[in-house]
Amino acid sequence: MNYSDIHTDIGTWYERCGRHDLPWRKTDDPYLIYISEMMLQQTQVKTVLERFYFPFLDRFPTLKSIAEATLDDVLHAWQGLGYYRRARYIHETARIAAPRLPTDPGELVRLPGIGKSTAHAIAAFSVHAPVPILDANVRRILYRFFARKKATEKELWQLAETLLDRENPYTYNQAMMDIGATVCLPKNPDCDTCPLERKCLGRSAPQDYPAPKRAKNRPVKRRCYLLVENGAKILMRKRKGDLLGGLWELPSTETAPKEGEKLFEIVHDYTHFRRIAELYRYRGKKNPEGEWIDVKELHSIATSSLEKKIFARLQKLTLL
DNA sequence: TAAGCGTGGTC
DNA sequence: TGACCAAGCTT
Repeated sequence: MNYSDIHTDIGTWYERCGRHDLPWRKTDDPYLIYISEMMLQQTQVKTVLERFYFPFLDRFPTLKSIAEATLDDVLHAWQGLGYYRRARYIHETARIAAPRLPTDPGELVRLPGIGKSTAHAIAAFSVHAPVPILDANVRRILYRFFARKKATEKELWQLAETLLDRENPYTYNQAMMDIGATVCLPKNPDCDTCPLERKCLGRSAPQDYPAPKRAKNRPVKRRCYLLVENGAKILMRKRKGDLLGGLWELPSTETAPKEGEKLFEIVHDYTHFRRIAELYRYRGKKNPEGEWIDVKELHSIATSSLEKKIFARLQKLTLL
């Protein structure tokens, strides 16, 4: 199948309707594009644009500046954005690749936290490499355009290669993400304005592609968090492991402490479970493991949003 | 192949 | 409010 007519329509659409003002589209610096791509993984443009992209680059203007920083510093600039693994990968990548990020997809994909789609995005947007992107937007377009209810990763990549405009990969890839984000929406797609409409096999029933996934049940986990005081300091500890790894948190226990006064509960939703945090003011004699942090210094260490919620409530109760 | 990984926006 | 979703990657 020849898609040159579709490619022309996509190019015309992009001129008129593309999101040309996004700051990472006004540069060909691989580092600036890389940071945007990492931040945008599973994260909406609005969030990155309004809260994280510029402050992070003010703090870390070059790959070298990250390589020279501590992981704690990078996590601090990342706090609130979520999926903190990404901050660890960026730190590792900077240590490996500084002062210059490669632009070859094969080299990029070997760096930690850079998969095929991110590698292709960096290559396509910095040096206009003729490689396709397969993000959530393109994925949804492909399912509909080829009328597929299900597809494996391998099949999707093959479809992405099939449809790619090899003569204008930069415009094509940018446009596809914009079309997915503003036209080929998950619900109520605006097919009448879509440049792929003429050859879209799913045009008559876009809601059927892809087939909906069954929602998984989300368990509820209860945990007891401890406010352990010593003058103007409280006890904190640094998390290990994948979940929020590297961030500071309050000490916590599975069961309620015997020598503790319950202050309140906070409900906090993660993607895969709901956390009910019971907060106790701990008055036991034996302190849990941790480090004493001055309450005035809490803003300078990286914590998760749950800790932010707890601290805000404690301040409201003038307990902090 | 599927689960695990955060947070916030949207309807 | 709950369910789904967002410029995915690793194991």
